[in-house]
Amino acid sequence: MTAAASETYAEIAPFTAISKNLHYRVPGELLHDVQPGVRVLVPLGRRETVGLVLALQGTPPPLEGSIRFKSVKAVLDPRPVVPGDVLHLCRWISRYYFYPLGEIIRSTLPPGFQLQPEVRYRLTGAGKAVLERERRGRKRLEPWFDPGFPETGEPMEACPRDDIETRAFKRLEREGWVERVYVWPSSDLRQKTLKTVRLVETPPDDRLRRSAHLRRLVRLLEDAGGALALRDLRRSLKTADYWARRLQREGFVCMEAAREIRESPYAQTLPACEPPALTTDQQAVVGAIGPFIENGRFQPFLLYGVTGSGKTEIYLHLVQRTLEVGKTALVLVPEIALSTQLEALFRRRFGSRLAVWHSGLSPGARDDQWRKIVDGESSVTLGVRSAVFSPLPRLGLIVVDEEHDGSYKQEDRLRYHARDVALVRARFLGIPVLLGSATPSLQSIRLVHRGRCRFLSLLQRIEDRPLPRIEIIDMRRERGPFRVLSRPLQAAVEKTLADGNQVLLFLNRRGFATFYLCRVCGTVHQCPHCSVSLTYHQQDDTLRCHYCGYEADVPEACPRCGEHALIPFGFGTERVAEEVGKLFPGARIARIDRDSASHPKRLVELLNDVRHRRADVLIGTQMVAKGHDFENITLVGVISADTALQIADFRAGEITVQLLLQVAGRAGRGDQPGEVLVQTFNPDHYTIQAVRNMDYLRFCEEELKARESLQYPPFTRFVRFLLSGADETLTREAMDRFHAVCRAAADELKEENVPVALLGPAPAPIYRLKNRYRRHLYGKAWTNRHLQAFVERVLAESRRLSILRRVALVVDRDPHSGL
DNA sequence: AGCACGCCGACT
DNA sequence: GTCGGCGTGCTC
Repeated sequence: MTAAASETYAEIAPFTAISKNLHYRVPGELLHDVQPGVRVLVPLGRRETVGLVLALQGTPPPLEGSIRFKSVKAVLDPRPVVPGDVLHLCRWISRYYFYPLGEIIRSTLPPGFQLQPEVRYRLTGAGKAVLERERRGRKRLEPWFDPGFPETGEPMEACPRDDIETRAFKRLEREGWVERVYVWPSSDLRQKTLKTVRLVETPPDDRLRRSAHLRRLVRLLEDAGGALALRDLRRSLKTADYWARRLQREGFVCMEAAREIRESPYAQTLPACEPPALTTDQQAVVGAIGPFIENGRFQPFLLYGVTGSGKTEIYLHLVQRTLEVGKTALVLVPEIALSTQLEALFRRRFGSRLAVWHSGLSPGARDDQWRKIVDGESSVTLGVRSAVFSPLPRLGLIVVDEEHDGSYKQEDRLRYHARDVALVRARFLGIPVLLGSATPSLQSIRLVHRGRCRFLSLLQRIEDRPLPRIEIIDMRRERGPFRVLSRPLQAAVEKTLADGNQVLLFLNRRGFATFYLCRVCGTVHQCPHCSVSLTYHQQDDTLRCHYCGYEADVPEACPRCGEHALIPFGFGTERVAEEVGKLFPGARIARIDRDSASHPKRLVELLNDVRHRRADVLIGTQMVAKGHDFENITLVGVISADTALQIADFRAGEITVQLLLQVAGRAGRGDQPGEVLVQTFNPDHYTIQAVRNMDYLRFCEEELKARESLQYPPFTRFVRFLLSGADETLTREAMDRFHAVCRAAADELKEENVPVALLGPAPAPIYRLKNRYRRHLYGKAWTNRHLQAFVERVLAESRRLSILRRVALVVDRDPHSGL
């Protein structure tokens, strides 16, 4: 050992928008606690921030200029909160999606672990003197510091509530009257304890005789087998707290406090039952994947299973198998609507070994579920998009259900695609990943073509139930005034109801009318903050913007010409509900869309109404189109197949067919065959024909050919740059400059045999959103590597564009929405 | 992202 | 003269 003390440095990703990792000295006393994957508190400039330790090193990187290394201030976790493989994944995501690593890591953590220190201002000795003596100074301090406040010895602190107060404090700080301190936020929702009362000894009769409440309490405990949660006791006995404490003093009961794990509040319970035997087809699928789970080898599988073919049972079997070999499993599902049913199935099979992860969980429940996973108390995670970061140790299998679903793509901040991230995570870990769908994405089908993914299929519905019969209704042939329900659809509904079956009517548009028009001057009512028309909602008689949430009363007269000639145009689910109510006065209607099911709890109630046949006609948007299993729905009516086609995107065809086939799949899932009627003004459109033929794979082959000839994804790769700013001219100018940078980068790369094409720039389809003007530009490359090189160059060059600081730039790799 | 610095116009 | 606006650069 030499005399020179060896130092340890930690590489840290701060939880802020900094794109660089920073290095800090680790003081001796923290040496044992600082390890990769734990959160630490570090000084950053004049601030303090939380960051994650990425690595430890003996030699620090050379620093430029006079920058000195600062030291880690505190360690926040006793054990790593981000497992090594997730950390590795985050690093990859940061590079691939061009997003700061620290922010990615932070967003993988549950709410209780995302906290940052709070800034407070503490009165200094000088400040106190001023407060006591000077009239002028007192005026400036008094809004926050009371001179008459009793001396408790505690330093007086205050925190600014807005920008103006922050400025005021900064001035006080310059005077030396207050100083800045950082405190840890006190909101402690991180743990919940469950108090349990346990009966030690039944009190003697003469003791019991004296109080009815006491007798009741003892009785409740005995009935519950000797112990009961205080919370439950309270529900049956208002004085439970008093008696429990009193009996505790007398030694008849004891109180136990245990950490409670908050669970998903909407889980349905199903009666226990034996797992059903697999069909031959299902066995073949399980047999193909099983060995990869056991041997731990990377392999993507695409499971093409028509709706109702029993994919879920395969997932359950494979997960079971994964657990049997001592590994854990991750199952991704699209957004909540369908997950409650799936959750119940998983809960029945895996009980407390299941952790769930979806938007219906409270922040506290999120913390608990997450902890359960890290601590290894649960071994299966069932969750939505962000569960792809689930910190499961010994992960052995990833399932992505309905892999084509658009909700796997996050459309704000970090714009990642959970299916793609799942594939990368599986590759890093060397484990199989199963993508399941009745309507796989073209991207996944291409993976199969290229030999990167194994194709498995289930072509029969379970119990040989027939696929529904599909009929296309040409709305151009409907005579007379416009009707929401065509004659054939109306007749079919009538017959279905008469037979005592249920109907699903699908329309991918909520509200009553899509816009309000003045018949005199032609004005369409627009959102004052966005360049979209307002939707009329009859439910509460308002006009609403579906993009920013703006709400207004319906005006009496046209705001432009003053005429009383406003009429609603277009129709949404509310209007369909009204029409059905008029046509079938006796029918019980359940409307399910984001308005009627504003809360997850309400959604579950509505779904249960349908499931338990308390409703005859279900009218809904996307929410009901996917995944649900309603046994008694025999008729599905698509009110307008044309809405999805209007998407201005090369994927419109793919999305339309997927959506329509998914909806069609809701019909005939019980023992009666199903029928599907599709209303459209474009009956000859190739997507509608594909739906009529119910031949999804053939549609894909044709669509892939078209994509190839047009050089669209999945044959090429896109990146979308979206610029937005409050000032229209400034935003346009920023885009001009940015475009120039892109052009230069593309020209340079062309010289290096890296071809990149630019599309645009153009105003974004929603030109104004939440008061910001938006323009976008697409870059196209033929390989991922080329796209990476292009975007890296563009971003490096555009850092020098000062105008970009005054607008917001979003980089959306593999964009799915062009809005 | 914050936060500081530094440079300008407009007020007590 | 300062206050506050915004432009610019940096954070180990």
